[in-house]
Amino acid sequence: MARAATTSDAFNAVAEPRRRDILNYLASEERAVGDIVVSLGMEQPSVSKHLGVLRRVGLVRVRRHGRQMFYRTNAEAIRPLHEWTKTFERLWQHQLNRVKERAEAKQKALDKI
Amino acid sequence: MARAATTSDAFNAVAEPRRRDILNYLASEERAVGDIVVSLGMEQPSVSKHLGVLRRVGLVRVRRHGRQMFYRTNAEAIRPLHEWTKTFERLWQHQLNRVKERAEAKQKALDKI
DNA sequence: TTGACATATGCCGATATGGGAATATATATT
DNA sequence: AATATATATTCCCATATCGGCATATGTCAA
Repeated sequence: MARAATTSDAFNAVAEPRRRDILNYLASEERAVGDIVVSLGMEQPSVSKHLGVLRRVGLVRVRRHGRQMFYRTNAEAIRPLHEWTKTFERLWQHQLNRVKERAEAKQKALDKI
Repeated sequence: MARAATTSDAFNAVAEPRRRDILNYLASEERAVGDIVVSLGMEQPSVSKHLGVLRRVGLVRVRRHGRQMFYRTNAEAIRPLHEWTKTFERLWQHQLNRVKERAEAKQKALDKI
């Protein structure tokens, strides 16, 4: 078996840097495909394909207006990622504290000299 | 060009579900490879390979003790993921509010009948 | 209807993948 | 030294990937 399909879930879809670029770009307001092409300097077919992946996993929503397709990021779909990373928040705070404590202890030891 | 290597960054490494399982398992305390194999019901070579990927992107730390290798997750490396997803937090809260508002307006309209 | 525009899709090639099985490496034990 | 244990590495295969290019689809305008 090969790697899981990018269409399988948000984690895979977001692993691609250009797709994160697109999600960032579409965060503030909806944009037409052509805008993305110009603003991010990508090939049009490439943008369409990335949008297809993002749409299939629900990370973007589309609206048609005439010939144009307006995409916007569906932040709700990013939430599970946020929740997962959040479960480690306690840990890195703990680890940072330990680093800080060691640094302070070292400084204290130096002060004694 | 193919997909970016899983060894390239945390986003790619974390796209694999079994690797997230491993990170979860190693979050609370360090564990030997054999423990992971038993607890997660995976093949030993598979676990070693996944750990290799995680180690290369800094998501886990290793310590050798005799024949055993003790791994623990390095939460600090998950932090960039957390920060990126966090930039969308404002948005999904906003979107949820809109959904809530629409629901309330609908209810209000129904109450009038 | 014909043509222009906006976007999506199909096909290709090079490459990375993850699992399985076998094997290699490193350390401990006798 | 020989063996056992714990982990890492290698090789193979089927598959999914992304980019580039060409082309198809859908919509508007004259």
